[in-house]
Amino acid sequence: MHDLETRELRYFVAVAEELHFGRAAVRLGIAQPPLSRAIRQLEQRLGVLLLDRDRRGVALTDAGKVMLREAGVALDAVAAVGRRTRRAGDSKRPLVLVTKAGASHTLLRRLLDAIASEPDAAPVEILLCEVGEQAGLLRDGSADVALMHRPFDDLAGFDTEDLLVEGQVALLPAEHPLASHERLTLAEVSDVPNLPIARWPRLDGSYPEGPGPEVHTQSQLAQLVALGRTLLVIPASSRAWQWPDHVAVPVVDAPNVTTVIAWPPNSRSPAVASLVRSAAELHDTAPPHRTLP
Amino acid sequence: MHDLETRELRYFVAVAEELHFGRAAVRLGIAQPPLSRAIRQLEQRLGVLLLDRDRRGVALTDAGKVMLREAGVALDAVAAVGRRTRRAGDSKRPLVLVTKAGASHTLLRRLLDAIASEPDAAPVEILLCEVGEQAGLLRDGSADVALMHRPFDDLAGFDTEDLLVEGQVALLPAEHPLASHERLTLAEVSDVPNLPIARWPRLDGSYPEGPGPEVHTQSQLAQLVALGRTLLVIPASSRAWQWPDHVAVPVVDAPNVTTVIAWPPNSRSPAVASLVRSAAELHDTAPPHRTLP
DNA sequence: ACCGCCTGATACCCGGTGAGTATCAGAGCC
DNA sequence: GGCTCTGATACTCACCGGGTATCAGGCGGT
Repeated sequence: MHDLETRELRYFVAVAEELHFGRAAVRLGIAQPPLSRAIRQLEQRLGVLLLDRDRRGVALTDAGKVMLREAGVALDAVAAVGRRTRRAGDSKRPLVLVTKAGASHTLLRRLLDAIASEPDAAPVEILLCEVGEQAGLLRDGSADVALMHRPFDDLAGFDTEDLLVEGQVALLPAEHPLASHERLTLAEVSDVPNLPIARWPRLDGSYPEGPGPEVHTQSQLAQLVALGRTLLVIPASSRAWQWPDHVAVPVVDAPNVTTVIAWPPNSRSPAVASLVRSAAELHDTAPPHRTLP
Repeated sequence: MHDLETRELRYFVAVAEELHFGRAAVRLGIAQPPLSRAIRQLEQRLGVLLLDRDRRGVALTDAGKVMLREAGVALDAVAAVGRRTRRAGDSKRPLVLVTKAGASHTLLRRLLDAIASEPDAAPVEILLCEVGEQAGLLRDGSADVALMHRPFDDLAGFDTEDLLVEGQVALLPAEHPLASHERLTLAEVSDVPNLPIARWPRLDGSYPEGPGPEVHTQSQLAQLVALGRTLLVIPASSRAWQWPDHVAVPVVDAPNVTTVIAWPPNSRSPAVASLVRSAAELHDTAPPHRTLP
């Protein structure tokens, strides 16, 4: 009874995500029959039913759901082996720091300045991603460290160090009545007629119910706010990307947001450690945060 | 350029650990030539030199060291897929809780009692292991939750909840002069003639330098103390396993030890969550800890 | 220096198994 | 009842992972 192979995991994940053998086979670049056979073999090897084939579509069993989740992290881990080994191979490799496009702009700039002023620091490459993508990129070895935001991002499974605590602001279209307020509360913001809060995808990719538009990139959001179609509550430092016709108003009772630097455990290379140290020192010497300009 | 397969990872790990193709092949149950070929293919696929073969033995390159570490966690993750899926398959599966044999005995007993008194709690199976084995068992899916001890155990990559903070005691042979003291300090304990502190293996399996005997199981230790060959400083609650001819004396300036319950992130099943909740409530209602009986 | 001896690398053959093509078998749906 | 879409089955093929036999270089003992 030998171990699972990554091929089997990839096959299962494809079927579990597509819920359709044919499409999964296309996506994998193989024919459908071998795929059916592979899944069946997998099932009987594990002695567990993974899929309910009830004619007209496929559904995941409970065990299948568990396997889908576990297989995802396992495949990330395997991919990370390749990426990190390759990166360890070429010397003078840059560290890859991933962060949400538009977030923590000033902090990032100060961090890069700090690194640049250190003579022996490894070069750092910036990788910008969209909301919620950091964890995956960190897990599968595409990045070495990430800037993430508590309580928004999924920090499970990473080591972190706090860098910055800040309040949140409401971003409004300039011509909106609320834009003239000095400060706002969550209650005032959460139920504005004709200005619903935009909905972000959850960790699993689905969207919560609600009246607001579905978005998954910062630029979509910026555009929607400028058009007067939505408002949003974001960390104060994200105002860096606000448009001319945006107005930011502090939301006094919104929970604080902590910017953290995160890295995969068990992979604290000297270069990563030194970067984290630089970032932590940045925190110690940080100027007090101002929620108003 | 397809992904790595777990077979390749296992092969590499075997060679990297044995530092010898022949022995690695035996351990894998295959012949040596295919193994050589597989490693060579792996190297040229990654475009990275993993091993220095300099006639008479094999040495890991820097990239090889990275790969060995990463491959370990990846293989654990893959093994976890199988174990957890299988476990999810059979209903009424027990949760597996792993803890160091002999540690946190009373806490564990109270936890089990608390669980037993809850009508709808899943059955819990206890798995006892030796020092430092918990993390691996948790990572590879052999266990669902673990009792671990900060700052001794490697908690990287797990979610944890604190359960108990306690001081440490020195465990001495009954006939030793120090055994009559009411309390001790680290300075008194660390340099006792003819009674060196035993040495535990580090996370990588090697032993620190020093005069004390090398041990890796609790029973070895207990025996050595009873024989008057070593002393050790341990969490007060571990006194549960002390022998008749052991004497425990509080070490007033030793760092506190925190017993935590740990579980893999991303795998917070309802059963695990409920167990963690029970444990946390235990913490809230815990009687104040006494370092002396 | 010779000869074992131990290392890993090479050459070559074989068999299992993963993948392809063709086909079947239910279930919905006009 | 035919059409279509689903996934399962039957069969062949060839790739590649594994085995045996052998080579090649470095070290050590006498």
